[in-house]
Amino acid sequence: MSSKLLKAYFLKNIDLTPSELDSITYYYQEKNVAKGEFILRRGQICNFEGYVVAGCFKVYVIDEKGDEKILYFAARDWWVMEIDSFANQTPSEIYIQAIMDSVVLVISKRDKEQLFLEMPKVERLFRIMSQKAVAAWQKRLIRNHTMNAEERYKHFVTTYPEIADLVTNKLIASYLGITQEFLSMIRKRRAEKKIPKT
Amino acid sequence: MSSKLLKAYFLKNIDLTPSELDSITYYYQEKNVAKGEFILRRGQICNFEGYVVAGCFKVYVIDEKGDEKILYFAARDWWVMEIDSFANQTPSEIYIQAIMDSVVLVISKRDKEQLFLEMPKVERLFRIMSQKAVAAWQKRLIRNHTMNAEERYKHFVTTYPEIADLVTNKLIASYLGITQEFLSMIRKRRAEKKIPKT
DNA sequence: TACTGAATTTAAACTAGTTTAAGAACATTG
DNA sequence: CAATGTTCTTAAACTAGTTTAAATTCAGTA
Repeated sequence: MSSKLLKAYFLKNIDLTPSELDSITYYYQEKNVAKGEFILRRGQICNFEGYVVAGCFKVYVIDEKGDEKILYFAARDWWVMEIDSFANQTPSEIYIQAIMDSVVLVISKRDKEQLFLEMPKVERLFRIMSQKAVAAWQKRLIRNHTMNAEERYKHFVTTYPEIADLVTNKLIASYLGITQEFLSMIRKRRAEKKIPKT
Repeated sequence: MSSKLLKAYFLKNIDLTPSELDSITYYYQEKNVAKGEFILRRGQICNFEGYVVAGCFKVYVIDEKGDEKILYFAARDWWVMEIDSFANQTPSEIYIQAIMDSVVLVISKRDKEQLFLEMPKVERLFRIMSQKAVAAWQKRLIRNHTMNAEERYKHFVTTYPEIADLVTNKLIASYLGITQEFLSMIRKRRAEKKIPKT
């Protein structure tokens, strides 16, 4: 069952009995998403919160020039949603698209509210998860402000090796906030350094 | 009483009776902080969560070169803390320093946990607040990835005019991720544009 | 296997933003 | 009010990263 992974995730954040875990994951529905399919587009209201079980999504915006800017990748064991749109039912600024065949467990806004009513303890779980997300975004900004492109690339491939293997360099460049051409130069430089004497 | 502002803040996020509000704000203690004083330094564990009533703080890291990089300013009606350090009792990466005489309402970790036990409803309040913070950090990253320095400056002064008035250009430059010299050029350019014919 | 389109690389010309250095304008304090 | 330190500005030389364009490699498909 794919909810096993989700249960393990929840247990990392808060103590729950097996039956509590069952009650919670009961609200989540498995959804298969084919490569290239969008689960959210700009302007839509995000009515789901998703936990990725398999595959990978790209979460991005499109700027005035028409270029896509990747906010993050959501692979196995990551969450995908537009938090502001989901919480406040406002139109989404972002797109979420599967970059390969994927599986997500989703919960609707209505069901999540129902879940909070049924099990107040879950409110704590999501408070803790949100706090962690805040800390993670803050650290991301610090990296952007203190590291240059090569250092950011190094950090990315060492911190998220599985994701780095899954996605193209073009997408990694977008995530890092640089062009794919410049990333290509960085990779060349690094490859040359690594191979010592010929 | 300075808790009036805090109560108004809470009411924006969740419905609470006057007596519930009293019970919550009862846990917060007023603290005066003189200009230049640190309420958190790198390496310390952040044992408070603070709500700014007056004055302004800078929240920043220091990079290897010794330059300070400002994450954000916390003026009246903002929160100051190192969320990761507070939640997980890990050493802080950041500094928090008053840039003018300030007043904060602070709650300790122990008291906050006590408050959650006493009033489970508060857990919801802080879940919602954290979610908003996630959305805000996400939008900040989008701006950094899609706007150039001049656009970011414009956004800053129009979105936070009170803060822009309070802090020096040097600090604004650090917040925007540029040098003060370049900000000076941007300001000159804008001033020239604004004043039409001579 | 050949074809097509996308990802990747390379390289040259370019630009947004940095660095360095120095002077001018402000504050703060003895 | 003179002195000292800090912020702000200016400008020239510089560099990290972009743009443009073309060649190369790769992957999917007829």
